[in-house]
Amino acid sequence: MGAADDTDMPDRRRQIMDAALQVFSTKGFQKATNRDIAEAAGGISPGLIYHYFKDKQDLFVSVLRERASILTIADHPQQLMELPPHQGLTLIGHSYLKIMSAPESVAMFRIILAEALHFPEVAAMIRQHVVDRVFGVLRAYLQHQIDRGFLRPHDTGIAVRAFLGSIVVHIIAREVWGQIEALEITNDQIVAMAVDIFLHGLSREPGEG
Amino acid sequence: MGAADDTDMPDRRRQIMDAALQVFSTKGFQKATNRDIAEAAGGISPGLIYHYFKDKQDLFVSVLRERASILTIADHPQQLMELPPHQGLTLIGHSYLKIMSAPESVAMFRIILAEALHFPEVAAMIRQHVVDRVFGVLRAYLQHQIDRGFLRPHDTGIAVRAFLGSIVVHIIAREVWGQIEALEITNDQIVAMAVDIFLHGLSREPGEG
Amino acid sequence: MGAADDTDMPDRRRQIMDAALQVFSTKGFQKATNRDIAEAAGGISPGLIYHYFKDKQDLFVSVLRERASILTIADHPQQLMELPPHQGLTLIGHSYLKIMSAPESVAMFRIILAEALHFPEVAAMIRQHVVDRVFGVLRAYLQHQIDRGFLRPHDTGIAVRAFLGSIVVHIIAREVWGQIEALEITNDQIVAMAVDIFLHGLSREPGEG
Amino acid sequence: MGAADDTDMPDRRRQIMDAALQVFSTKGFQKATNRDIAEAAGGISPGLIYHYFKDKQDLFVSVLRERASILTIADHPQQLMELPPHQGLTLIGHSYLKIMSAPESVAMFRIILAEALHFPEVAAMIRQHVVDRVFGVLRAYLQHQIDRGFLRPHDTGIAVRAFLGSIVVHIIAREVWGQIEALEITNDQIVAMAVDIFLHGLSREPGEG
DNA sequence: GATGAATGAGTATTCATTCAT
DNA sequence: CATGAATGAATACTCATTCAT
Repeated sequence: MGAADDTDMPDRRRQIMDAALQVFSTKGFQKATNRDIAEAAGGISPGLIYHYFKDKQDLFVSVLRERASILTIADHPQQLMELPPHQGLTLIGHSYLKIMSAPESVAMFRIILAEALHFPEVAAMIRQHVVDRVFGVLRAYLQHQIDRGFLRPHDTGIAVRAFLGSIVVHIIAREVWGQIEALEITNDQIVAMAVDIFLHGLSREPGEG
Repeated sequence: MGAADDTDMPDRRRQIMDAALQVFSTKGFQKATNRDIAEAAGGISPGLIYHYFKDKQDLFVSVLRERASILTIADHPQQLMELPPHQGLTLIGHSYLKIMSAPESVAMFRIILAEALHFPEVAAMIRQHVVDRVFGVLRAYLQHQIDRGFLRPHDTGIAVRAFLGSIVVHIIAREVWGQIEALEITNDQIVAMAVDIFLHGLSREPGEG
Repeated sequence: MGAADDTDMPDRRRQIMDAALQVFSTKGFQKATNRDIAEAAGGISPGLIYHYFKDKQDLFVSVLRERASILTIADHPQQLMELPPHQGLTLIGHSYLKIMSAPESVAMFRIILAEALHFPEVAAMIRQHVVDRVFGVLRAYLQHQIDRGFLRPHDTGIAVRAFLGSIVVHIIAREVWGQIEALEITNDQIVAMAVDIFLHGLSREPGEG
Repeated sequence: MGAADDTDMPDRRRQIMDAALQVFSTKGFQKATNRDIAEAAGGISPGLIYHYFKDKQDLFVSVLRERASILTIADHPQQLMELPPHQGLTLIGHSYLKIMSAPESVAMFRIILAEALHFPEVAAMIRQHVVDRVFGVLRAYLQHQIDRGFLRPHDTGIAVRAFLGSIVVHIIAREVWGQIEALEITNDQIVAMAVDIFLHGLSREPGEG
């Protein structure tokens, strides 16, 4: 039962997908060569890729299909719905940023950001399996809080985007612009501020405008 | 007289850049061939590109360098700073979305979204000439409103991202996911909601959470 | 008892050669892959071919070597030589066309037609074991009929080609051109006409020309 | 007007097709590499082929399409139809064999023999532009001789194949089997015998059989 | 015997780039 | 300016062949 082989031989396929995830995220789909991937996958022969995947594109899509779930909030606690807005949103925000601290998630995020525009099928899949799902959880939560009277009635669709957008924008700042300030801000600060703004706004006088 | 050439010869360069902007935005840098661009530029010969640009990459960078400014808020009215938060933010939000309704801006946005991750020099340039500039305007405005006592004191760096993020996220939804709901929401709704949330939050009771 | 394997194991070799014959005839030697053949041979693994044959080419040559005999007139009745020309030629013609009605023979014929030009060793083998043999039978027959005074003296080498050529040309028409007319002509018609022309010619007046 | 360039620069395309004709005829379509052809075409770069042809197959089909006519009897003299059978058939037979003495024709013949089975479109084209045309001329001629009473009535379709088949078979013998005897037989002998048999048959006694 | 993973050599094809005209 | 022929380097992909199991 050699434990040493557990992560190795049984899954060449997995090995290749791991390598592909990294290489695609670094160089982009077009510029990533099969040789790059093969080398990253422990120096296997490029031809071997075709034993496990039909195409370079099949490999690409397979990676996204079988790994996209890492961008989903895996464990929404049962009690989430009953948490009051401040705690609920903070939890959701933290879950999201925590996911985004895993290198694998970052790689996936970069791939999606860079390639979804040119792979409609990828965009559709990600949207369905990731975006809609995450949005759905938050939306249901917001609606529940409205029903409970904790939040004022509003268009939850737009609100969801507003809340998540104000968080995702930091990840983009970090990954795309490499903004130094962004790196200095802690996840706590980001979430705290997002929740604070989302719930109370920044206006000094509630009725002002 | 050569009048026929009047609109032709002088700005072949512009013609090529126009074509490149569209082609790059559609197919991405790697997949866009010089032939594609040459054809889009009125059927010129691919070799001609090299009279105006050193490289394919030089063309690419030139397009971004010389056209990125279309993503900047061109005319911030002098009085902006003195407008109260609701009106000021609404104005800024609308300026931004208005820019994003021009096809050329959309093309530029798509290029940045797709390529900035793999072209550090592009990322740096865009950040410097576009992102920091837009952020700067909004940040100064927020600081001014804090100073005037219209807004609570807060970290304007994070707040800027939160406000713009909650708007940009809609453009991403439209361009990347092609989300239908996103298309049905009007710019007015988006800005109104963003401003509303940003200023007042969604909490029913100010002290809740 | 292992009765299930009775028809399986013992002649895997035959099974492979059967498959190869069909695949080679359909796709040609170069385009036929070992995988094609392995699949046609009941889904065995391509590697198994190398237990029975040294090479892809060895398999190819083996098929021809061990199966080419199906193109030979198997049973020339002892009395053939004594049959008068009309009956003798009709018998030979029919034997030939009858052989060519077996799918296996057609496959072999197609392979030879397509590949013999580029495999000198195959050409030599086929010539020796098939062509020369068939020609030899007919040639001996013609010589015998000359000796008996039934046929005028002539160069039997050329005559043999003329007679068989006028028959083979129909098979080529069918297999290569897929000519519809060729399909409508019966073997009887072909042989009858070939024999008729070969013996009497088409001239109305013997002395004409 | 440099005469030296007459056959050179103006037609790279022709140069490539010449090379392709030879290489395809020698190695067959599949085994002929673009490098082979490029080298045979005066050492050009393989990539240049793609300036003139879409595909390797496009090159192949183009060669056949634009060169197949060399296999057609170019100049059937106006008086052919009125020549008596012996002279007419001798003329046609000789025309055919004469064509087949040109190396280019031989190359074309080899290609067709080897590849037509696997390129239906090629088969159809050759059949239409070459086979049907040659057959047509001979068929019309035979019919005319029947009408004039020089030949007895018969199925001209089968007869045409019989006559040409008895000639073509010699070319096959030479090209495919490399039969030495075939090389020793002169065109005169072949045609003379074919015509003789075709008109008078080999039977000693006209009524025998 | 039989498999399937693995490789290496090869091949068609693309494309940025150059340059004579 | 402008073209189009020409190239060379790269790349995805195929496939015969090997070999440990």
